[in-house]
Amino acid sequence: MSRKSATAAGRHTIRDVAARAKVSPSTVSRVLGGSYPVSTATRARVMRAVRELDYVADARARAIAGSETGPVAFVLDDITGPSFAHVAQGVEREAARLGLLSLVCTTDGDAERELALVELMRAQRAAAVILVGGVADSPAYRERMGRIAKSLSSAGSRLVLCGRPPFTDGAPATVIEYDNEGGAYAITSHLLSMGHRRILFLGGVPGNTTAQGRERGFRAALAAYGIDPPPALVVPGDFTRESGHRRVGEALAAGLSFSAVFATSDMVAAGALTVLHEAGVSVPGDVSLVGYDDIPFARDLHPPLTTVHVPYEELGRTAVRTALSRRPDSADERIMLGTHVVVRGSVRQLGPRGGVGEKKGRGGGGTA
Amino acid sequence: MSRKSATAAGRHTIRDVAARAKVSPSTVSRVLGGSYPVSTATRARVMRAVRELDYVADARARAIAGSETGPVAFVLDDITGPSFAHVAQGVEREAARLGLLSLVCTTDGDAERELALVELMRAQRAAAVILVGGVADSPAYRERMGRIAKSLSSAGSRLVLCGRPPFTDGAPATVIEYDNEGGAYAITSHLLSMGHRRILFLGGVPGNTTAQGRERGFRAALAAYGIDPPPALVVPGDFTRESGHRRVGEALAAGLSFSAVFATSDMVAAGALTVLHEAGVSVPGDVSLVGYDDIPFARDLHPPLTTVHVPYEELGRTAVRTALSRRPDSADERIMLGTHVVVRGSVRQLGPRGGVGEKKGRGGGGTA
DNA sequence: GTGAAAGCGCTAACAC
DNA sequence: GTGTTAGCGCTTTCAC
Repeated sequence: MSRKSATAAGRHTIRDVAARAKVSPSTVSRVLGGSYPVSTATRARVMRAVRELDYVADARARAIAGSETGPVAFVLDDITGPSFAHVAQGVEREAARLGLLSLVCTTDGDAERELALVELMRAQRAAAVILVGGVADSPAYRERMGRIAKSLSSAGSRLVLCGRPPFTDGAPATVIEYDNEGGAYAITSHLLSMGHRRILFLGGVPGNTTAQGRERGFRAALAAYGIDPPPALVVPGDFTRESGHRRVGEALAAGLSFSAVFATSDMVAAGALTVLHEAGVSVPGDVSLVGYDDIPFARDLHPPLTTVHVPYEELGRTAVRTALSRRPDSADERIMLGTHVVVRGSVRQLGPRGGVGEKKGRGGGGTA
Repeated sequence: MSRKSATAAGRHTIRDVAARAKVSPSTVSRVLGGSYPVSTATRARVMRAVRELDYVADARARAIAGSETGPVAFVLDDITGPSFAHVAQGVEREAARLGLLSLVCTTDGDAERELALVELMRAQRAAAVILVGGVADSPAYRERMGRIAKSLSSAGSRLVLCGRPPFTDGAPATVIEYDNEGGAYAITSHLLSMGHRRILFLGGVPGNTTAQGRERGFRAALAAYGIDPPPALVVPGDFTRESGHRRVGEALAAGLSFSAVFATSDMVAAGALTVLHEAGVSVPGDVSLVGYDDIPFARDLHPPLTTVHVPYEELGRTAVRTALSRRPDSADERIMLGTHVVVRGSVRQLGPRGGVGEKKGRGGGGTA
């Protein structure tokens, strides 16, 4: 009974096991560590002691003494958003495959908190810190995050920007993006090709990089048709269903005229669709609607939602895989995942020639 | 230059900081630890060194040396399920509020993996291990998990069963449930009171405790009306939208007759609704539909889904709060959160008097 | 093969 | 106030 022999609570140490098996702590360590020659008899004795004591080695002590790699840290706005949840899934799956644990933290969109969390993750010696989703992208913020990226990098870790543009000052980061602008361009073009000209654009938080990308794509597509969207038809908001509901309600109340709605997320589209239904506006009969994200639910809306597919889970998987593979810290990776529009039933052909696609479609106009 | 002075990579230790500030490591520790008298001058020197070296103390070493508490571990089937995501949110929020990190692991419904993960969390010295969602509840599984619960408990940690029944053999666990049976009973009664008698029940994975609870409630409500559901109308499945889509499709193809569908999750209801639409069956005109969970999306279905509200986020918050508050390990807590039906537009009154108001009806009540 | 000793990076107890 | 000395629970030389 040298130190506290811990017979009481189940908090045994490797020494307790050693004593019980009548070997030295090192031997216990070797047995547990696997890969090391230990005589069968000793191994058996040790294992028995481990079982009897219900011993599990402290992973933190282990990590400190040996050089085990830390967990993967995952920082996002809100784990409740369907698309983010899929990224989380990708991250967790891939991390688990690599034998790593996943730490998850949410910021509620607070940039300050995000910075603090990333520092916290650095203290945890995370193998990689993955930031998901757009941000309010102020220069000051970038500068600070850039510095943290450097610290992380020089400590052998890695900052991963997921669905967010790279640093401009060359701070080290792995960035996995998806084509927000391209997707928005494509689906806007789809709307345009179906004859829609007055499109109500339900944007995201101003300043948010994701929102900006989608708006850029929208504007570019319109510009290609020589259209300059009326300011009244481009309204900011956030990515929630409530936001879609409210803003379309307001547009309707204001008597705005439009034949289509481009919601910058499927959640927003869902809210928009509901308020349209409530107002007795037929979709796509009177107004066409498109979303962005292609969450599983999109196909259960009525009509099924035409939207832009984003490979969220792959985004997550790629993030951890890329961050952890390349030890040669050489060129900073920058990967762009593709997006594509998936046509379902929420857009109809506008104009004299009617009928298109699986759903109906006849002439008709916008909404008051 | 005693040991590796680590001037190279950013991996500085407390000794590097101490050297640079010309103080002892303990002093650095005291400065960083806060609450301890240190002269202003020294503190300033130390902080400067910390800043210059971009030093962040290793949280693991810290935890080992002092006695900091471990993270909260959160183990669930699939983080992608909308309801689980809300539990996750509750857990993360509450953990953050308490200054704890959240570790998240998914099992994909694999009981074996779940057991392994819980052991892993024990190695991490998690402050609490939260298990979410129903399980295939075999006696062997229970026995094993019960043993783990004991180990956890005697190591000062805590197993939390969230939305899952307590151990029967008295293994220590905090259990936070919600009333699956009561909710199912209530919404079935609602259907019954609206005149529905032939109800297609879309169950969950057989053996899953959540699925069982909901089915019990369903049967109990029918029994109260003297009805014994025809076996053909009670079909198992899982909690995905695909499952709902497929099973209702099959029921339709088989020519089964029913006036209402009880989907045991909103996701299932969504799939069911879509296939009903596809088949030209009007909801609630021809067939009424109810779900379970009240995910945000439920109100964006068309018609808006009548369903059972479950306080998922509160479930998560309560789980960590309860597990971490009571140190007096005395009576094992068992909390039951209430559920209630929220009537929207997917159920109509059956019988001579037709009519389909958006909001009509009232809830049926009672608990098994 | 196995044990003793020397760390890992940190905090805490004990001096002065 | 601050440095010194012991640990925390583990792994890893380095001997034998």
